[in-house]
Amino acid sequence: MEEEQEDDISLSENLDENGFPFLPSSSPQPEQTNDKPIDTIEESFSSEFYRGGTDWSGLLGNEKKKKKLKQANLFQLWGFKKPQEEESTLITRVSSLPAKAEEEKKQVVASSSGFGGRKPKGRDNQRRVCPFYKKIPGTPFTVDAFRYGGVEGCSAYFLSHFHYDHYGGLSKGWSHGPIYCTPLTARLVKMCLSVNPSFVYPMEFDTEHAIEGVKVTMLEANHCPGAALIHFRFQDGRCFLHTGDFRACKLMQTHPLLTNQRVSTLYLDTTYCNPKYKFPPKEDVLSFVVKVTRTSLKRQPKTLIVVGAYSIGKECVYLSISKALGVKIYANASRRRILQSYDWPELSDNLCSNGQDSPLHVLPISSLRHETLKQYLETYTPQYTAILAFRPTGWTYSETTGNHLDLIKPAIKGNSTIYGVPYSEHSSFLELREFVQFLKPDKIIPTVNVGNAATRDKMQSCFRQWLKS
DNA sequence: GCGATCAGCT
DNA sequence: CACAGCTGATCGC
Repeated sequence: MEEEQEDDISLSENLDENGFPFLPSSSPQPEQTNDKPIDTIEESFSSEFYRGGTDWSGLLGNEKKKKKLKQANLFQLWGFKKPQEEESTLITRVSSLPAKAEEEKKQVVASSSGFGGRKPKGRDNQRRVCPFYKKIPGTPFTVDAFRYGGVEGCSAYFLSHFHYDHYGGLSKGWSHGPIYCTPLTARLVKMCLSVNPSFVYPMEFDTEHAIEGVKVTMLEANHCPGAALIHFRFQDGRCFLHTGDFRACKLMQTHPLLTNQRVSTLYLDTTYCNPKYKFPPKEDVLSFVVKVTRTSLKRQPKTLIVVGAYSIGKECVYLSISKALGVKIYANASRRRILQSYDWPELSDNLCSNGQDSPLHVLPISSLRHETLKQYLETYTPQYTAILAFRPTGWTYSETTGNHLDLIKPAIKGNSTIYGVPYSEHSSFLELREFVQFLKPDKIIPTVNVGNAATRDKMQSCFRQWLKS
């Protein structure tokens, strides 16, 4: 019933005001000494959290035209373009986004009686409070916090990317405040969730926007299309970075906003913050997938190739096969609609709407089971007689395989073959470490796997280790 | 009947 | 495990 309650903060000895152990930082940065603690947003900063269950979020945006330039940068990050000249064109166009859609009442205190309707048996109402790690202290900002109704004191809701566990709670009826996100995410939010466009504020990558007196910039997160790291620069010069979900890479270490000024507090995607998570660079996995595909087709030319994917993300897996084999990509109508909204010509120009027209299909990852695949294959008899499927996920790790892709053993059942491949859109443990050691933040707030006290402790120990010197 | 949410399941 | 959902049931309107 209330097992999480007892997990409640024991503000014992060496925990900071957020319930986390102190970091050994040369300059123990005073948490509350911001320009001006705007409101009550931080008062219950940690106390709310440990009731808060796991990580949720959401956000979106809206816009009219998309810039080719920024997208090109994105594709480059994804391994389809040489890291040319690092795009130092940081357009510091401090445009002040109007804080419209604001006559909304901030009444809903998101608690006992508010939204969420339902009177479930249990502690559900209690659970629907925005956890502290989604709030940016000293500001009226939250990140990926939509499933709590209106968050008290929040007048700007940021959405890091368009994945359900981050935008959850966003829907047609959203009216709790303006939503800031990248243009691509904005399109998806409006298109897929029917959020009222007047609440959606797209922010181009690498463009500084002044919001409520804070300078905010979206940086490419190397996660899914439209995903952003969110960089906040306060009037006193201090900087926070919220990674949303991201896969750290070298290119990030060259971004002007991260090299020229120090990030004091880092909100970190700690999905794979454990040394057991090792996986190769994306490019290696893409090569492997192409190689396996070629080999299979040579052996059995009538093989249907399937790549599993969620709504957004992993596009490069099937795009790689498409390019290597010179075949189109079949996806159903709803997926095509989403893929076509990316403004990614290489992808949208290679889609097809008839399964017979290509041996390369994209399916929901949930359908990657022998049973289901065989049924699917039968609908293409006699055109195809075998099926080869790839399930791209970071969880496909193994102590033995690690970085050795050739050790991956597929699951085979009759004419159905399924490869789990370690194509991750989150940082590996080592990538996380390198990123943190590059940034050297004073303080790190994990945003994933925080529901368990032991895991939290282990992560903080990790950070201490990484940053000691 | 429809949209939103939730427990349970991957 | 928990990635990022999906499914089916339930609730409010």
